[in-house]
Amino acid sequence: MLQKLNNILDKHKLRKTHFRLQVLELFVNNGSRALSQANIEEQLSEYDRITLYRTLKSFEKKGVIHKALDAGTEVKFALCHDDCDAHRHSDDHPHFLCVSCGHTYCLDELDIPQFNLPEHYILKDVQLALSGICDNCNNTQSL
Amino acid sequence: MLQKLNNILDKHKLRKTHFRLQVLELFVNNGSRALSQANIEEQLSEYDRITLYRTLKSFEKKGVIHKALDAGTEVKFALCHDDCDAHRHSDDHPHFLCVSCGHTYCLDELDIPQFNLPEHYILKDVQLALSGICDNCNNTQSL
DNA sequence: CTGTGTGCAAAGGGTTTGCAAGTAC
DNA sequence: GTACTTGCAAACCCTTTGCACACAG
Repeated sequence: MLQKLNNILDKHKLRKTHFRLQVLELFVNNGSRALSQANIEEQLSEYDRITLYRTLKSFEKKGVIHKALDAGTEVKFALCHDDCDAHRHSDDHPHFLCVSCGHTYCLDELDIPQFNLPEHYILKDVQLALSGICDNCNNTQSL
Repeated sequence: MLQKLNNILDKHKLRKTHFRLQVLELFVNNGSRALSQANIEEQLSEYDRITLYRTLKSFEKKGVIHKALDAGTEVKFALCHDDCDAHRHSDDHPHFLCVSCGHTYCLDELDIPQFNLPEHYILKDVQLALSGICDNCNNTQSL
């Protein structure tokens, strides 16, 4: 695990400090789920909030994580996939908020449909925030 | 104009104060465009910011205006159409942010397409924020 | 007259900045 | 050794709350 974390930081030209490894580990452990700053703080035993702000900012700037805007009001962050880099819009995919468990999932594979805009409008970007029940909560409920 | 503004406030059971008429007039004058609190403050000669917060909150609660979430980070508000009332999700339509002029437009008529979610996900709600160039900016550029 | 709205002051919460000490490379 | 990172304190928003006075109905 430590090797994996080190690789990620190396790849994005970030110094491998104790705190960064801690935060990065949380993201890796949480798989495809996006984390709010509150989520992260819950999982850290001891931390300085200001340093966490700066850590998230540097991770985002270097393309390690991206903002995952969902249907809620909280800002969340999720790990970028291997093909993300800081110069691409890595947060350009839809996100799904489960209203039952509160988790946010990245939907990288989802096709973004065409829209019929009013005449003379030029569409450049689409931000999609879906919400509902995730597979995990759906299965639990139906048992 | 004053008559029109009075009617709107009457209809939503809001007392007709000087300040509310001032703010409401801005929304009516701005047509289909959404306004941020900063936009509103720019256009008011003199105002108390706290009162403005409370005014917007009461307008929203009574269904005079709705939050218009767009692709940007600022919260904006737009006039509800005549068929909006406080008990319906009047902000449930997509919004379009023009990256050229910064204006946000309500797209009430836009069809919301179907999505192919991963298996066992249940979709309950779709929030769409589009961005690009609006008709007005598009025409200006091409002259 | 009664209840609501307004304006000021103060408090609250989240985020950013400044700076000295510590750490990666 | 040098440049970057951390942690603390303080500053900075933006927003909400409390309260006395003003005003609409």
